[in-house]
Amino acid sequence: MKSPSQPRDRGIPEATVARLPLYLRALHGMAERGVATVSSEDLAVAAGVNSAKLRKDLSHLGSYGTRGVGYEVEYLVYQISRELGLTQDWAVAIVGVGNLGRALANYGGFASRGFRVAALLDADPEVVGDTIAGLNVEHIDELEAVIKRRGVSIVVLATPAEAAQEVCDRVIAVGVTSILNFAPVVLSVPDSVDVRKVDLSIELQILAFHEQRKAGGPLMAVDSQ
Amino acid sequence: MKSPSQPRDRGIPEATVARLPLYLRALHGMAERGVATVSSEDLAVAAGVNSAKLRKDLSHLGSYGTRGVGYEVEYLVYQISRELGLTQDWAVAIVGVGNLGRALANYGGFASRGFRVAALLDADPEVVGDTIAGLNVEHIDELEAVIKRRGVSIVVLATPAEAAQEVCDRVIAVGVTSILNFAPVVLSVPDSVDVRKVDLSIELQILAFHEQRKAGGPLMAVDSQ
DNA sequence: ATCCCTTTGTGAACCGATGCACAAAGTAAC
DNA sequence: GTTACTTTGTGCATCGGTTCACAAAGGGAT
Repeated sequence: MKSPSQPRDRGIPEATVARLPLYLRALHGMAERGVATVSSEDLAVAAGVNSAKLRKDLSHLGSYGTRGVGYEVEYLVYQISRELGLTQDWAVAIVGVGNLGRALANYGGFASRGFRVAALLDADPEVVGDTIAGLNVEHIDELEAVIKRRGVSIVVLATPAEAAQEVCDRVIAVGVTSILNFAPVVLSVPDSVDVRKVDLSIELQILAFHEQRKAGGPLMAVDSQ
Repeated sequence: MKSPSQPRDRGIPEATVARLPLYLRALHGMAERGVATVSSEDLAVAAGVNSAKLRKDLSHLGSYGTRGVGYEVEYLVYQISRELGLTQDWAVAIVGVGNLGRALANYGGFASRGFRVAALLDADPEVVGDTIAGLNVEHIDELEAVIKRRGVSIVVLATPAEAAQEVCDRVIAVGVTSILNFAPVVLSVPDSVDVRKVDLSIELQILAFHEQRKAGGPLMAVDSQ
């Protein structure tokens, strides 16, 4: 006999981890609407996945459902939050305060639930000293000092492509191991560092590929009427 | 002499499609530096993948390499571009000109290689009429007319979450089948429509998960009692 | 307590993607 | 032409992830 509902398996599949935030968002919406319990079927629809996948995903965290009933919304929110590490406060630094950096600094989704923009940095003397989203923009020379002083553990790179690798090396040197990279370059980092990449241009190209195929295959190329 | 290198298999794996833009970027860099040919090994390193995977990916397009030599850079650029549909011009509309929409409108990576921002739309009368990145911001009421008139085939959603589904429905109704969604919602669309999602908050949460795991080490798991 | 109904949790088949390892195909030198 | 060397293209084993389908587990009614 096993003790039920322990987070038993520490090795949660990567694909599952990537979907947990999706479930969490759907659950938050339900909690706000006063929903107390939810079936895997309903939650799956809200999150845009199939229900068997959802159940298997949740089963990796533990056995948090009740057969014949479903999942208790508040409880599940808590369990997923804890698993994702959102019960603690993460200090994030945004490096590069161009158009994108500004947009990120002002993005509400950052501030909510566990993440706090703790620093903005840039190399351009023109913007250093400006206040954006209530934060003072600091000079990139201060990078290491700021990261240590504010306990930054996640760095968002919104610099030009040329600068990204250098900034990356510097933040790794002071112990940062989680990086979200918006610059269109392949960063080279030690295995111990996690890099996630968001690349707008790549997403567009993937869409173009499928669009072209739908349009009639590579044979019709021209004709834009 | 046979005609080698026909794009034989029309069914290119999704995972391969997602990496082609990466190869393309690396190849462009090499072309600019005057490199004429490249081995799978070198290109793989530049793109951050392993060389067997790269060769298998390229083999889906056709047999464009020369054994003992490698791949001709210019030729491969052309073949990948063509396969991705970048030899034609794609008109993109950005809906929602908040911080993010502005950043996207000004993002150079859009304009380059095949993509052209053809329209900016917003619901806020305050920004309608403004000029951003050389484009006039039009009112969302004009959405359908603008899409048809300018031949827009890819729509970028940078609206608030609440507005995304409605805009999505409207653009689909006028025939758009490729959508890049930045709003933090699960869009519901017919199967015939491609939606790609970019979600900053999800990326951060995935990083937090791994960061938490690293921080506590494999032992921190509170252990089962 | 028993029966019926609902929904979870998961074994097992399946499917696509990865990576090894090597034969095939080319170049270069003599 | 022959030999030595390089690098591609791919067969095959493997792996992680998805989906199906169902037994097990709970609730509620009688």
